[in-house]
Amino acid sequence: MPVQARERLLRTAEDLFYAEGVRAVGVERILSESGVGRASFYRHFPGKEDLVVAVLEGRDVRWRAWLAQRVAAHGGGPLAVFDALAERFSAADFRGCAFINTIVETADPDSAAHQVAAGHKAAVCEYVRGLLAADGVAEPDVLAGRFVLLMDGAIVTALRERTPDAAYRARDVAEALLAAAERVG
Amino acid sequence: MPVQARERLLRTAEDLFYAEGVRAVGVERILSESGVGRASFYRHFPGKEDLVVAVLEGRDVRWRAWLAQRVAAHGGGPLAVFDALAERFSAADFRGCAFINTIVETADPDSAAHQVAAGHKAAVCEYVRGLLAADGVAEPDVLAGRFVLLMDGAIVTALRERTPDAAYRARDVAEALLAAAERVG
DNA sequence: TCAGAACGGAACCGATCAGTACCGTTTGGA
DNA sequence: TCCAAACGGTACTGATCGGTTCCGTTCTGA
Repeated sequence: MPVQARERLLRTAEDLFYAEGVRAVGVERILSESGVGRASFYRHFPGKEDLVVAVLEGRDVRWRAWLAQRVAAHGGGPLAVFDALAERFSAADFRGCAFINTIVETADPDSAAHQVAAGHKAAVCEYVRGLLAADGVAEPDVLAGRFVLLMDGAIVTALRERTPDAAYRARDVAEALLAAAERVG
Repeated sequence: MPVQARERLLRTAEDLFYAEGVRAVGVERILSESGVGRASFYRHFPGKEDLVVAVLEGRDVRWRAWLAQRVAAHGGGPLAVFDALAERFSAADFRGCAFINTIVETADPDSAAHQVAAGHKAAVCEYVRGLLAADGVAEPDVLAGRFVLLMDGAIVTALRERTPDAAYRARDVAEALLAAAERVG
């Protein structure tokens, strides 16, 4: 059984949106590169906006699963998130964070795409908080907020400099924060 | 004498590009909101792309002048850059960093707009390095890179959270870095 | 005063945008 | 075997995209 049309649309759209931006990629491009017919597209999605949301929702789940896996591979400590980021930054197709990009590109903060992006960041922050709590940090919420700020800063910097160096720069700062943090017990 | 057409184009385009994104704003919008005729626009700029570059170049100069002024108003120390950011984040029309936004929106890293954005960040980094050197930090280059990463992280976070809190979060981290930094003499 | 630059407005270009409607074919389950 | 759902392809809509051309007016400096 060949891959269903809906799945092909989601995969093609995700690649194109991430590489060139949501606004820069027209429905026509997605159809021709996925081989899906125009009518089939509108049978699966009411419109382009709904495709964007579906793509982001799928990416949110997969990205966080990937992060958890890579963090485990790097020892499971809180600082491992920056090792995971360094891996991402080295990828040839790295184009920043799809959710930050969506927030930047979609000016309207009430749009559905914006909500998904905000939800993704909240989930990542919660995940980092768990890593810090497991590490015995006394105030994991405060430090998690600073870690996520460092992560976003590293992502934006890496996009600009086109080198994974920013991940290690952020990691050094995070390491200092972690060393200075108070512990429970 | 009324404001010249070129100046009106630049001001209108800067406002619209920043508020809604370069790609989201068509030439038509800029013309109608600025009151400039279509022909006049193409007399001043070869095309939309050139207008984008001119807008960014002007913003680069003005933004850095504004930063230096606000840093001075906040005591002139390296940490004052985060107080300046907090001011920006509180503005009703805050929509992140126009240069980060341009890099995100313009996928092509070889585009002129990308180059201007990269140049802006390099200039800001050099400015921060000067502040750190004046403060007696032993390795101002290293710390400047971390400060700029924190600034970009704060900007992106503030755009997402829609509150100036990220500026103070970044400031706290920077303060810890500054306190731990070695000094000359 | 007068020539020429600068200007605003409008008509027009081909290309592309998101979205709709209808076509004939392929496919999977009863 | 047969029916219906899912499908790919094509033609079309009105709107908008960036850009060109011409025309008549306004403004300015010599």
